[in-house]
Amino acid sequence: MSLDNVLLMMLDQPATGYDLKSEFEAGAITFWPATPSQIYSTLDRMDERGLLESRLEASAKGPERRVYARTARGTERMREWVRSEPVLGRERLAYIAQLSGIGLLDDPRVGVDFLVQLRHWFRGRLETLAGIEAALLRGREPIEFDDASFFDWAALRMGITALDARVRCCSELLELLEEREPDPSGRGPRSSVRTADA
Amino acid sequence: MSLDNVLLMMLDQPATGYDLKSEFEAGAITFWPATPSQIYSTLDRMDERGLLESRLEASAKGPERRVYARTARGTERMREWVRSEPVLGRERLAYIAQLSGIGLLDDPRVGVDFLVQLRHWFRGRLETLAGIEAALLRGREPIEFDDASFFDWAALRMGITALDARVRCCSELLELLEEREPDPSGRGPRSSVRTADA
DNA sequence: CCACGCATGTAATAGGTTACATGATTTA
DNA sequence: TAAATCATGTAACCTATTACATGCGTGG
Repeated sequence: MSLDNVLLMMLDQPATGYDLKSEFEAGAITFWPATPSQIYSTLDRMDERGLLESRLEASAKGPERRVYARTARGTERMREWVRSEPVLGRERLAYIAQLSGIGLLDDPRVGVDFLVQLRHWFRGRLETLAGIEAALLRGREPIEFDDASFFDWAALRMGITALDARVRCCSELLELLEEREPDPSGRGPRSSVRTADA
Repeated sequence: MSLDNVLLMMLDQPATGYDLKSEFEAGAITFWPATPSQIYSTLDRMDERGLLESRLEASAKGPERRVYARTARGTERMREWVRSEPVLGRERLAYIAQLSGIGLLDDPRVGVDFLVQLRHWFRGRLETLAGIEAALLRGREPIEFDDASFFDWAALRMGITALDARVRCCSELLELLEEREPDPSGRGPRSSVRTADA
């Protein structure tokens, strides 16, 4: 759907499929997942449709690299998408579905585990984003942004804020669960995981 | 992918495609989108695969209704999914992509508009979830939940918490933008939208 | 020379989106 | 009798996922 648009945005400078793939793997694009094969085939499709153009370049090491650049049509398409209404309400938050399904299981201990894992993951992602933000802010007054970086930063802020809230939500829910289930088994394997992360 | 699992969870009581569709439309399932046609075809597929079974029932009004129920295999499949590792990092947050792309446009005013629209939508969703939470809590001590409802509530909390944080993030970003761009045009159409929602 | 990282993909399958189709019953 | 709502889908197309394939160059 709009991996197209995400790639068009990322191609503000010409780049190869491998470059883009690496950006995804570095965790810089936290709002959209993509596998290498999807990236390559999407780039190919957009090339055919005239949204991108490509040329082969010799590489210092390894095989030839195909470098993609936006065409005028591609740029136009991307701008239209950015300017259009915000695309909302189509998020697939599988982990929330799983969380709400834990009540359908027999073993309530699963819930503690699950929330601990969630919180752990959110914290990791939070650190990644905080690192990116620090790099972006380095040497600038936060308010003196040129317009381009301001919205990169805004997107980061939106992610960081929500992650931070989710981490706190996990902790509050865990407190409630621990009141209800004061870990009668002493310390099982689960209990040690919990303390390790708390 | 896992609309299957979401539907299996919702089918804790037997229901028709129409019932499920209505639940989605009522906004109760905020973490997963689904259109009627996708619901019907997914139910059909799961029926063929033995995860669901169905029977036709006469309806008081309108045509016959096909009522679906989980089979033992369906229940097993759903439980496995809920107990498996939390599915994280596959969210497609198009609006964040759009937000970060605003810097690639010429007109920075778009950013104000965009954030106002985002905030408006988040607030609406927040109200919906708050209503569902109020209905769930009605007449109960928040801590005396039976296990099933506790995790329904936990999922709601997770959504509400993140939405609340996002609303505040929008407001903070808008403040920064207004410092930078003190609306030199007096009040255009955009300015009135902004005040209407602020 | 072997393993690893660079760099590029293909093929098969599953899943999601959009637009359209159909017919019954209730309410105005 | 017309419109709205109940209730069910089909067909065509596009996208995404998974698993696999290939071949170069570098360092141990």
